[in-house]
Amino acid sequence: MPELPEVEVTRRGFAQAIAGAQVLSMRMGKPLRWPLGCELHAVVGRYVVQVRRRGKYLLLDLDRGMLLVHLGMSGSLRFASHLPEAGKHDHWDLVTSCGTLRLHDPRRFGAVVYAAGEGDPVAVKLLGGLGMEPLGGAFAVDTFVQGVRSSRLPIKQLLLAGRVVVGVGNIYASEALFLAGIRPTTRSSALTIVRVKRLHQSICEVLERAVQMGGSSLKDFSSADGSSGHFQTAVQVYGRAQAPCYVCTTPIKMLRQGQRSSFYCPVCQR
DNA sequence: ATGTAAACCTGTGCGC
DNA sequence: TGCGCACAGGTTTACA
Repeated sequence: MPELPEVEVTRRGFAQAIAGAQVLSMRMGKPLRWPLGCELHAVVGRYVVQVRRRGKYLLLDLDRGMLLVHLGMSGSLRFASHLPEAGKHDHWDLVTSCGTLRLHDPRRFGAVVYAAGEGDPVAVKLLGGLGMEPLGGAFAVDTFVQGVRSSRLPIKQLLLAGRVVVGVGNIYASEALFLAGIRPTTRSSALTIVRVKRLHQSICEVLERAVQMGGSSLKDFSSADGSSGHFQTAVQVYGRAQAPCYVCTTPIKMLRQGQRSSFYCPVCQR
């Protein structure tokens, strides 16, 4: 479910409210993607300093150590002063003096991992190989152009890999490629500099717009305050196989790339 | 080194 | 109504 926009919308939904709070207790449900990696007493009693985001990870900085939270495919976070009793898919509660942060994740591809700091081996393993942040001014065009043109992967799969730029998942990869007029199957190294620059711009536009609209709520995404996003109403190609292209009315095509579905317009994208 | 496929787990929707 | 299958927003791991 969650790509960068959904994670960022989630972060904004509780970052201010939880900053400065003291952790009163923590509850773990069924196992997630990775083990927590610490005892409860390493977290209980600590203070939440701030909440950052790196790619699709949320980083909860504590006054000692940090928690890395990933929403996987089906995860969502809620933060409220009073939450109902934990349901069967609620697998993590962080009870603080300002409210409870709860991870709801039916498929359990998500994770909550403790790291002593940025240099902790587990943090390096999870965050170390990540590419540039597409939002916030750190997304260098020249670095992007070089990264794209040095790979022989199909451009769609390169975007998903997160080595050059992070946060672009299956929905927004298809959307950005449509905006840029590039077929998902195009070999990255075959793209001209001009076309890669256009893709850079498209990625920025799609992600910024999605954040503004509160993310996509295709299945069950909701932000930390429980509200849902609206970007799905602005989707141009994702999930629209055989439906007419909004630009040229040609039926949208779907194909499989690396076990993932890609959507594109055979006329608008070359 | 790179690229491809399977794996993790649960729910939902569809054809029969 | 039930059963089996395909598919779902992500990422790591093993293997060609």
